[in-house]
Amino acid sequence: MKNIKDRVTIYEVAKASGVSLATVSRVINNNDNVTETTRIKVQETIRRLGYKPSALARGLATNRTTNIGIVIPNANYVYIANMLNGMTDEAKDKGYQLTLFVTNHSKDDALQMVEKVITSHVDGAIIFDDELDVEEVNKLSSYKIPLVVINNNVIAERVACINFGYEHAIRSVINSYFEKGDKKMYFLHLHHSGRLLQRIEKAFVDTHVEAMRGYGIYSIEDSYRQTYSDFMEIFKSTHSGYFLAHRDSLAAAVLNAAIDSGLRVPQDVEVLSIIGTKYASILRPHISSLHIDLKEVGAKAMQMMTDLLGEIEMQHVHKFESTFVKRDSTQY
Amino acid sequence: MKNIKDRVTIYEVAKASGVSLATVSRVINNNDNVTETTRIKVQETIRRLGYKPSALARGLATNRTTNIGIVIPNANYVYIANMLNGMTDEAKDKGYQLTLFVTNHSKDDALQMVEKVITSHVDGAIIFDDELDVEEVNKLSSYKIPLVVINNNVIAERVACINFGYEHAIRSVINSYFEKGDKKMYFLHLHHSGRLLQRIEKAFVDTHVEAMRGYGIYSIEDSYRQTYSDFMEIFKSTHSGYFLAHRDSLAAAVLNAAIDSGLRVPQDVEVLSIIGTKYASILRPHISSLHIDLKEVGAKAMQMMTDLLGEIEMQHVHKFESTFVKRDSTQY
DNA sequence: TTGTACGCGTTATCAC
DNA sequence: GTGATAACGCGTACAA
Repeated sequence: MKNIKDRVTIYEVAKASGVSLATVSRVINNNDNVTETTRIKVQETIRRLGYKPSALARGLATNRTTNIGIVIPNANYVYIANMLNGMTDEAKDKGYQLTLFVTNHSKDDALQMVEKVITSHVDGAIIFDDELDVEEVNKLSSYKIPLVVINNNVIAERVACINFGYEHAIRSVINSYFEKGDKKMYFLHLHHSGRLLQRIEKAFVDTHVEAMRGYGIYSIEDSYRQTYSDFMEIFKSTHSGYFLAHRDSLAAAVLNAAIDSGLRVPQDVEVLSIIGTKYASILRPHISSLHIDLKEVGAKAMQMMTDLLGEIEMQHVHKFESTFVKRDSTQY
Repeated sequence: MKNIKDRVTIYEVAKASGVSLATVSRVINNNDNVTETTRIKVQETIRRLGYKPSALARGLATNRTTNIGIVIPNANYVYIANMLNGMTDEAKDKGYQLTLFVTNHSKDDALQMVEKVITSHVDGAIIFDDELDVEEVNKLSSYKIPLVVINNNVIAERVACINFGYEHAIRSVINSYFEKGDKKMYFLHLHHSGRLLQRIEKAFVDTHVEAMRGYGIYSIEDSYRQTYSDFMEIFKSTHSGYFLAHRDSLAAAVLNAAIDSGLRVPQDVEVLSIIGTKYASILRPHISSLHIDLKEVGAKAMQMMTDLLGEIEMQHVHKFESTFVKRDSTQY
């Protein structure tokens, strides 16, 4: 079965130090009912042999890995990287590792990842993925896997939720723009962008309908380059507008296209980035955006997860309300 | 030991379908020596019971997890996110999961992560971390863990390397600038930025020394905001210079500070981003940069890893040569 | 084709 | 304080 037998086991340590493996186990786990002399003796041979406990065997015995699954659509977006950053920081403190399950914005992959999360025996999973519906989340939940679900409301045992409050902010931005501004507003629609953006788009449409205003929707590709060239085309005939884009790089595509078409920002063209990151204030002109600190979100998610795992009393729902940060790409 | 006994095991599936667990195991692993009828029967009860094999137990039995450890300093940089993206794509094809080990640019953490990589029983590890020296890498290697080391030359059994060729490009950029340009060049030095940047800085210094030219070094913080305000200060007294920055956001800090100080880019101030990402061509003015596609690097690294694991013949060293992409932040 | 029995490396429950 | 020994869930020779 194993042609290369090399991993030092607790057994060999026991034999080498002349004790039973039970004692070695006690030493490893800092169980205090061990004589100081034998403890030192064992620790010495552990170091000498270079013994490292196997997380696999330990996990099998304790039914706990110190592993938390992270389900994300993609590792590439800046805001997801920010979130991962918050998670890793928090996880490290508590001694957890993160295992990545990437869905690539595909439903099929997402379903497959659900399977993998279950088999992989993680202690819990944090789900930040719009491909996964309540149904799948419930499936995970039915396997008793503690869950923190970001941006999806699920109520179940051992499930905590983090919600993003974008609707309120977007409505208020739009409504207050109605009072002062006069440009037509356009929403940049993205395929496979998930529920969050859909909800925001709905809020955008609803607000316009309620105010009996006209609006526009542009379908764009999830790519800076493509969006930039699309808008270079659009700005040949359209010379003004207020555009709402999913995130900074797409907002920048519109912005750059506008400027390169000789339009003025924000006099002719205004742009709002919905999920703003630090690039919103690095890019010129500075992009107005809705702000939620995703590193904070990641940290909070991980904290809720460890609370869940530690069965600590906690609020099972947390909401991050976004704030509108006016910068130079909008007038108001 | 376990108060909650709920995971469906191969045993229960066996009993429920009236076969032995060996047969169930064969069905799971698509071992073909199983009658079609029993196979179907077993598959049926597997579905009915919602059985999922335990990767833990399987790993213990086969001595293989389908897990690859990724050691990185940080999950937050765009270029690391890009690399992760390439890795996850490639890993998914081959059925591997990624487990993250983040060192936070700290030597202590890095050493701890080495321990964790060993205990965690990953099938292999990809190391993209400058805190880890040859010594630590060799330690990992001594535990027979297949390794792909990025940006660090290690020669050992089951170790593959990916190297970045920045020195050549940087020398050629500098030397050709000596011919045409006249500004003094400054290197933006970062603490804890690792060997890669140190090597590049050395190349920068050496090239100047060889040409008997003067140069400057600025120590900066690893933060856009701080660097921006530092340079707002600097540009009060200094009104020209050619600055080499670690990555896009730091280059942007210099650039924005220059512009906000009323200096012209690239006439007065020139900036080069060493590790360029897509933001180099989103930011305005477009930032000249040295380019290596880090998604490609990630994919290649993962591919080398799977080759290593599959014991496939391969080149154990691969070099990515960076190319200078002139954009608008430099004159030549 | 199918079943038995053992091993994987560790923890935990007993005794002593 | 320490040592057997039975789990943990699965793969796999070997036997049937």
